[in-house]
Amino acid sequence: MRFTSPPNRHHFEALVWELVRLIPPGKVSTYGQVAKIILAVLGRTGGNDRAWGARWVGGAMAACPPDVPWQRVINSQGMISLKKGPGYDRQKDLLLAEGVVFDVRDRVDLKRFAWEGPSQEWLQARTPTPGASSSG
DNA sequence: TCCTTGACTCAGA
DNA sequence: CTCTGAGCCAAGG
Repeated sequence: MRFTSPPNRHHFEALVWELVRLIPPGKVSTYGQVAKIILAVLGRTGGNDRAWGARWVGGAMAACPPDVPWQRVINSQGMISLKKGPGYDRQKDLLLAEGVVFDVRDRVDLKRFAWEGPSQEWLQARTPTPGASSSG
């Protein structure tokens, strides 16, 4: 199930998976964070796109290949967005195995475990804009 | 065909 | 901080 369809669904999902693969063990990112980055790469930095993009990321995660560390993507509140059940426990267990700590409210401290994001090189390599100017 | 259900986030009280 | 509402599309019974 997925809400709406991103501008370039295949490209979008491919970028999402590629980006998520960059998240190191013990770190987590959020749907909004991933969405923001991907949308920026796609040239869509609109307001609603961010919120909707998050759902698109969720949709992409729902169909991600096995080599994607989907567990490292959680919601903006630092909580597992999956419904309580095997999937939820699975994600939590995977994150716990990586050293991610959960609060008594099952929340992850994003201040501590949030992924800083991809390298500038990665972004520049994906961004269609030439970005001629360069600064130290 | 109609109704319910989804891997979300921001803003207001 | 916690709870609630809006945004808007597609699949299944």
